[in-house]
Amino acid sequence: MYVTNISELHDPLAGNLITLPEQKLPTRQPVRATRTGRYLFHEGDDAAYVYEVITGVLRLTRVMENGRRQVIAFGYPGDIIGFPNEGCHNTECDAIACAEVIAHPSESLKNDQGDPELRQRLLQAALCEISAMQDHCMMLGRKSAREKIASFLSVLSGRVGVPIGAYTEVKLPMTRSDIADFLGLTTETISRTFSQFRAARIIALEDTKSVVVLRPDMLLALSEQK
Amino acid sequence: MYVTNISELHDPLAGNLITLPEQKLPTRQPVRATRTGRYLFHEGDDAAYVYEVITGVLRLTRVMENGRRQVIAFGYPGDIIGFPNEGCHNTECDAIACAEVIAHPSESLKNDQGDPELRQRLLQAALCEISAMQDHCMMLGRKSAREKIASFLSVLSGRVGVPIGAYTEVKLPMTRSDIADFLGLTTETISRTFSQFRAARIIALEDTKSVVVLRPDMLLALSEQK
DNA sequence: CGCCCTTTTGAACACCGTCAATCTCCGTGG
DNA sequence: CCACGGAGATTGACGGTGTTCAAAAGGGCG
Repeated sequence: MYVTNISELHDPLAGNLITLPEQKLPTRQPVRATRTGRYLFHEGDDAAYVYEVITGVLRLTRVMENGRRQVIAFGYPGDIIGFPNEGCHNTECDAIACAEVIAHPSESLKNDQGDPELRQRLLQAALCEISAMQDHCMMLGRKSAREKIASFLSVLSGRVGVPIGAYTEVKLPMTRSDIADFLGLTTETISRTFSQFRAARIIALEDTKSVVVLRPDMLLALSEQK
Repeated sequence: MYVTNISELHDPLAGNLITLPEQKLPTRQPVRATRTGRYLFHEGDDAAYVYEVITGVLRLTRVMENGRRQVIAFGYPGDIIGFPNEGCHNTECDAIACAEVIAHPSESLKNDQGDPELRQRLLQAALCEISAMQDHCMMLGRKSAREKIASFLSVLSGRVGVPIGAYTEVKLPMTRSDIADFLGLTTETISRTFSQFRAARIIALEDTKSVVVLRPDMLLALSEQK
């Protein structure tokens, strides 16, 4: 019962989101795959598992009655996502890039029996999540559009950027709309600010899904201006 | 070593923030007091304890290098505050109203030895905190000033409002500036919107530290408009 | 009473959202 | 192979919401 088959839950046709069984390394193995956009869980779902991202990118979203969206976080490899509140998920989670995840039973957090090392890791991840959310609040509440976008690119570049000559390339599997909903802005503002940064030679835009950071120093400076 | 004496840590003169020893109910007893504004911990402090608020109100704050503030949360009785990340506090915490707290050793979260019931409660609180922060992000990122302020009053009224005839009185121990920093706005916007709500007979302002909710239905409607 | 801090109110501005048109990129089908 | 269609992205013009700057009013405490 350690394996959640996302496809079965939400779509029998499968795709490319792979769920790994909860096992000790190094015996983890991919199990199934669903396509981009396949959901791991919805708001209100019984929270049977928390998910450890191995590869790919997840999107954690909360939606208001009136349809407004807030992207809470993007889940990159190493992130653990889907912490329950009162036994339920309070966000939506789907894959924006072909992803492998390990489904850990939510009980692993509580149970004293069970792997204590895993419990410790999950607890650390939860505490880290609180801190990350506080950072995000700071950004949403107190940064300008330029600062938000500079921070976003700076952080992403640090986490998943790959060197390309002297520069750093950052893949953006999410749409402009995702970024906007993550930063509390609109797609137009994202687009305009990207163009500004390009004009200032801070970044280069290969195509819409890929940014090359030319001046990480300027991004950093812009992300928390005087 | 279960008692943190906040006065000793930050000011020998004491005041009215009371720290209770970590004990099983019903033997909890107040120990010390510090004045409003006394700090429980600062950003970067070693996180020896998490704090359970018994009475009073705490303020959890994060500050940027350039001085901008984000109030992460207000800690009311029942709240547990100060979850560590990598052994450190990543926020400031002080009292904005005479407060009694219980200091639980941070290890209570991790240790398998120790009160399992307490560990369970702290874990629940941490998970709840994640959810609350996600809500807050939604508000910061996707609500207008009026919606933010209506939500704020609505939630506060539900949690700590006291009936006054047919209406509900809400004490506001925090300043306009605190509310602004909590909602990602300015004091002027808070003030103006309060005045608007008063003109619309949604609230009445006794004095600056106290609001009477006349139309909770309108507050609720305003807090998440179409 | 007088000082200082907080709050309120006003006026002008700026940033960002809204609306709309155009462009690019892909996948699909004729 | 090209035409077509649709979704996402970009750009422009404009307007509104909320900030900024400034001044006055209120309140607490010596």
